[in-house]
Formats: sequence, structure tokens, C-alpha cells
Amino acid sequence: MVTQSDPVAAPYRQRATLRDVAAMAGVSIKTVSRVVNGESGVTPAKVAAVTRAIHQLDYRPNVSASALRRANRRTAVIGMVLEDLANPFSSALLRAVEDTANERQVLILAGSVDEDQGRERTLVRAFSERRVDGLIVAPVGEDQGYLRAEIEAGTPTVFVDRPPQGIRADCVLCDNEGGARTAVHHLADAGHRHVGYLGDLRIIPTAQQRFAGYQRACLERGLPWRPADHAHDLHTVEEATAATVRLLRSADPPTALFASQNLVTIGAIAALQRLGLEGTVALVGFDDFPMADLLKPRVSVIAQDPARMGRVAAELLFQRLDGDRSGPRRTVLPTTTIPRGSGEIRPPSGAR
Amino acid sequence: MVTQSDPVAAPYRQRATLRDVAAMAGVSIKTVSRVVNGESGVTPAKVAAVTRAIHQLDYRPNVSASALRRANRRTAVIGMVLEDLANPFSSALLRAVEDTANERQVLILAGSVDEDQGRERTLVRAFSERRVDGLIVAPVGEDQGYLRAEIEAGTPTVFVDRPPQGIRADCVLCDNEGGARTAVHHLADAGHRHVGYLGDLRIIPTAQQRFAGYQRACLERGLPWRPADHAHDLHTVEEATAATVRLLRSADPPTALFASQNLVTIGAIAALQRLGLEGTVALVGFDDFPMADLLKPRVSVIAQDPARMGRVAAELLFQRLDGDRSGPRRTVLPTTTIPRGSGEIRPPSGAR
DNA sequence: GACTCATCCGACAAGGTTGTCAAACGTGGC
DNA sequence: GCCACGTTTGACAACCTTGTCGGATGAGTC
Repeated sequence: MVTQSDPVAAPYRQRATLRDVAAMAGVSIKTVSRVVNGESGVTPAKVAAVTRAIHQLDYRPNVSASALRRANRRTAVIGMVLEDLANPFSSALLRAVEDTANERQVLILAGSVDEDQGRERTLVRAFSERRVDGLIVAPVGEDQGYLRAEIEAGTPTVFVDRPPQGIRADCVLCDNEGGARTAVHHLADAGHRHVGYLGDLRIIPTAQQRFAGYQRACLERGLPWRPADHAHDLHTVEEATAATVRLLRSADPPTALFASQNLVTIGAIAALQRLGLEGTVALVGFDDFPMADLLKPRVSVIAQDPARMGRVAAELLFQRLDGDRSGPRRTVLPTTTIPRGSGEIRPPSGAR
Repeated sequence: MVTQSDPVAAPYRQRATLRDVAAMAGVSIKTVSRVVNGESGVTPAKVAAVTRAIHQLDYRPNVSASALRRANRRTAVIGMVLEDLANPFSSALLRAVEDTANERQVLILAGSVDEDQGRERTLVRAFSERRVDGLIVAPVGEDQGYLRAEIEAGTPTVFVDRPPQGIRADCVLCDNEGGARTAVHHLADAGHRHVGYLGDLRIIPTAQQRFAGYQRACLERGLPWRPADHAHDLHTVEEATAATVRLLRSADPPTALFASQNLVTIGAIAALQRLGLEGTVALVGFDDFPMADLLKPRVSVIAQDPARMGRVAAELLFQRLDGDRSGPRRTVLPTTTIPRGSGEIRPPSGAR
């Protein structure tokens, strides 16, 4: 790492305010305010004088001061609480919300919580202290009751990805149970009777729902129920790899795998490759990921649509901001099955 | 998509202010202010009364109003202008900056520009109107001179990934030329004499630098210079795939490829797979990507370290905010070569 | 010329907060 | 009981803006 530096320092110039512009244009500050906000009732001559002064001084309105005084108090900023800004799911959500917010000149404050409940609360508090107009929250904690005060104070809040607990509020979810169920049906359709389950932390509601979907499909297809084939609480690629290896080396290993999450799927693939079984053991993952169709075999997935989820959540939030005071709304988005190869591998002919 | 809704609406409760707390605690608002800010000179009895009132009213300080009045004017928010919040490079940068900012209770406003110069400017203006304390900008425009006013007004600005043009300012870059040069040397070491170049939009400075590195290495190793082997201005996976196919189907195709960017690398892989040449034609990509070591062959890359870049940039920004007024600093981070297989494929014995 | 009326404009207060300053209070020494 | 001194406290102004309101101006009508 190379750092170059050269010595210079210029004095800071104060930023111009309405008062400065007014002085230069020879009008009152209220008139400048009128021009800045495009209000009527200013003669063209004064508009021109003010506009000239604004450019000359490079005046920037102070939206914080404006929001403080303005009747509706809007700051034109919304807050987003996400699992991890660096993970593709969170960042796709963020990006979709950004695109929707952008149409309304609204900016986004975003933060990661990393499955830390305390962080979720401090982040919400920090946003609230900045008086964000609204919140979009992918909750990690076991109770979002603390958000009731925010919502009642007029900060609309939409939960995404995971439902809120301890409070009734707007949320946009994915059909986790249905998607997981479909995955197992898909594998059963290919002839598998013995499907392993690889799951995320059980405290996460979505993981619970996906396991419920797996369970339901097993019942529906009469697949044998063997707790030894269920690996739970896998939260990293490494954990998933290790668990997959363990599963496949057991006495009576599954002929197919359902991986309930992104990183878990990747861990499973790494394990399959290590054991040389990627062409033998079927695999369906929940949640699509980049490169899934460049791997060999190409990886079949149950895809969520985080961009759509973000868009729907943002649109709902803005409806609320536009005055929609109807009761809490719960939207469930469907999943899409993408067969690419790995999920269509048939069981070895000897398998029961 | 299923939406459920039920009809309820509660009236909004006004948010408590210093005045409300003061009234409840039976003190002046200034005393409450002192307690909130942990200033000395308040008797324990009053501190207790104020604290009780704060909890009872669920008081949230208004940091915007506070920043307006406070001497240093700090809002404890910084702005980040990035290429695309949804792409892994941008989001890794964002996340690293977040972690550094988090230690100081600073929040982040972030936005995507998508190679749109106009958007870069409107985003910076929007941040400036919110009076962010500092800016971290991955510039796309051809001139960042417009930022001089911001910087002179006391908003420290650090450029990342790409150097600013038209202004001398802090920046944190990656050694693009050196990394590209290393890639070609690596391929030449494996015996290749004929290395194709797949590059991003030539208006992007980093793309220029990487091409310069490619060129330099070709000269150093005496590799033949054939413009027909250079595909420029590839900005999507599809464009890269098409260009790669074209290159490899030409009369005298290269035996190795250097892909100057993430998406371009992925496009090249897709093309190689389509042509069945992934085991025959060597490939080194610039910038690592998830799954690179699960593909077959595993993909050799020149890795940048966006997390480190973000951390270094954030630290520099906070140094500036802490009063460091020394001259503009330019930091260049090294790249790392990660040989995984694709870059070590040897040319077919018949190749010149 | 007196009147109405609409338009344009600025004085003033307010939004939630903090910096300044001086008043009030308590303590200790004589 | 008086004074000096340090601590605690609140009144007030200010930060940058916008909402309210009333005054000034000019045109149009009788």
C-alpha cells in the first residue's frame, strides 16, 4: 500500500444561507424562500435577482432546517435496517428500494444488523433520532414491539423478508413454506425418497417456515422422516460444508439434498465437490445466487425475488406516507422454481 | 402474490420535545439539554427527575435540530456515492465504510449512479443539502471539479476506486495497472504468447489503467500486439459473452484471456463453457467473485480488496473530520494474485 | 378622488435545539 | 451577619428555515 501526500490547506468558506442570498439580491429572506420553493407571488424581476444571487453564492438549501420548520416535517429520508449490506439478498433489497425512493427524491439511510438484536434497536433509534420519514426493516430480533412507539409517532414501518413479532404491522414476505415444499416435491418427482435437509439458524422465522415446508412435503409424499438427515443452525458456508459431509458419509445417506439458504447451498456444493458426488446426489437450493448456472452441474433453485420484494415494500411505505391509514397489510410473494440440472439428478437405481 | 389487510387506524401521538420533558420534570429546557448531552453542572436530583421524564415520554432527541444549533454543525451522517449498491464490489465498500462509521455512531446515506454523470451530481447535491459531514465517492463522471465547492465548504471528500478528475483530492485506489500487468505475466509464465483482452467501457479510468497494464506486460514479454484480440467497452455479462465467442472463433484465436472486470470474467466463462473450451483456453480475471473456486476449472483472479479499500477510505475521511488539514493524499492498494487453475492452463502444444 | 380588490412583499414568530450570560443559591471564612 | 467565591440554573438569542398576517402598491370602478 502506497500513500502519497502533498502539503496544502485552504481556509473553509462558510456556506451561504437564505440570509446571504437575500442580502445580495436586495430582498427579504422570505422572498428568497418563496423562490427556492417555487411559490407564486414573486415578480419575475425579483425571481431573476434571487436566482442570480443563488448561483453566485452557490446556495444550498438546508433541508434539515427546512424540515424542522415545514408543516409536514418530512425529511425526505427513509431508513433501512438490513441483515448485511454486503450480502446479495440485502443489497438487492436496498437497491430496489433506492430505485423506488429515487422517483420521489427520497434518500436512504441504511445499516446492517448481523443477526444482532441490540444492533437492530440501536439502528432504529439512530434513524428515529434523525427523524426519518419511514422505516423498512428486515427484523432479526424476537420482538419488534419496541417499534410500536415509532409507528404511533407517525413513522410508517414496513417489515421485509421476515414477519415482525409482538406487533401487527405491514410486511412483505416470501412464500418460504410453499417454496420449500415445492423443492421437496421436485426432488420426489425425480424419484427421490430420501431427502436431506440443510437449514439455517432455527431462531430465524424464515428458516422455521422452510423447515415446515420441507416437513409438509415429506408427509404429503410419504417420505420417511429421519431426524438424522436434518442439519440445523448452519449459518456459514463452512458449517454447511461440514454438515453436508457428515450427512453424506453416514451409514444410509440421502440421495438428494434441500439447502434452505444461499450460503448453505454453496457450502453443500463445496462438500459435494469434495466428495466427488456433485453428479450423483441431487440438490435444490432455496434462493438463487450468481453463477448458479455456470457450475457443473448447474444448480436448481427455488428463487426469491428480492428486487420485487424491495419494490413492493417501498411502494407500500410510500402509500402510507401518502396518507393511507388502512390496517396492516401482509403481502406474500411467490417463489419461482428454476430447474437447471442439479435438482433433476435421479437417484441411483439401487436406492430405495 | 397474496395481500391480506385488516381495517384499523390509530391517531398519531406527537413526539415529545425538550420542552415537554422540561415541563414534566419541572426544570428549564436548558437543564434537560444538559442532561441529554451529559454536561456537568446538574444536581443528581434533577438528573434523576429529567431521566425519569425522558423515559416516561419516550423522548428522542432531534439530532437535526441539534446539529443546526450546535457549534460544530455535525450531523453524524456521511454520504456514499457508489456505482451500484447491488453489485458486490460496491456493497463490500459500503459495508466496510459502515463498520468504520459505526464505531463513531455515524450513519450512512448511500446511492447508486449506474455510470450516469448527471445522477452523480444530483446525488452529491442531495447529500449536500442534507449537510452530510463527509462524502465518499466512487466517481463516474469525467470531471469532479464541481465538488470543489463542497470540499471548500468543509465537507471532506474521499474518492474511491477511481481517481477524481479536474480536482486534487484524497483518493484510495487499487493498483489497476500493476494487477493487469501481473495477470498477463502470469499467463506468459504458463507459456502463452497470444493473450486476448476483454475490457470494460474505455471511458472508465480503471479500465484504461488495466488496459495499460496489459499493454505494458505485452511489451515486457515481447508478446505480439494484435488489436483484433482486444475487445473493449464490454459492460454486461451478455456483451462479454458475445465478444469472447467472437474472439475465440476468429481465424487465429488467443490461447489465453485476460478479463478486466468481474462481469466480463463471468461472461467469458459462459462463452468458454458454451464453446467447450473452458479446459483449453486459459483465463485470468481482474477482481475476485463468489463461487470462483467452485467452478470447473476453478478461476484464477487478480483480487482487489474492496473491504480494505472501504476501511482505508473511511479512516482517511474520519481523520479529516478530526481536523487533519494536510494536503490531498493518494493511497494505492496492492492486488493479490490467486491462482486456482484457469490461469495455469498451458497452451496447446501446437500453439506458437 | 374615494373606494374595493388583488397582488406582492416583508416583519415576525415558530420549529427543537444549544451557547451565552447573568442571576440565584449554597458554602466557608471572617 | 457579611462577604467572596464557586456551583447550579434559567432567560434569551440564535441556528436556518417556513407559515401567518398585515401593510404597501397599483389597477380598476364608481
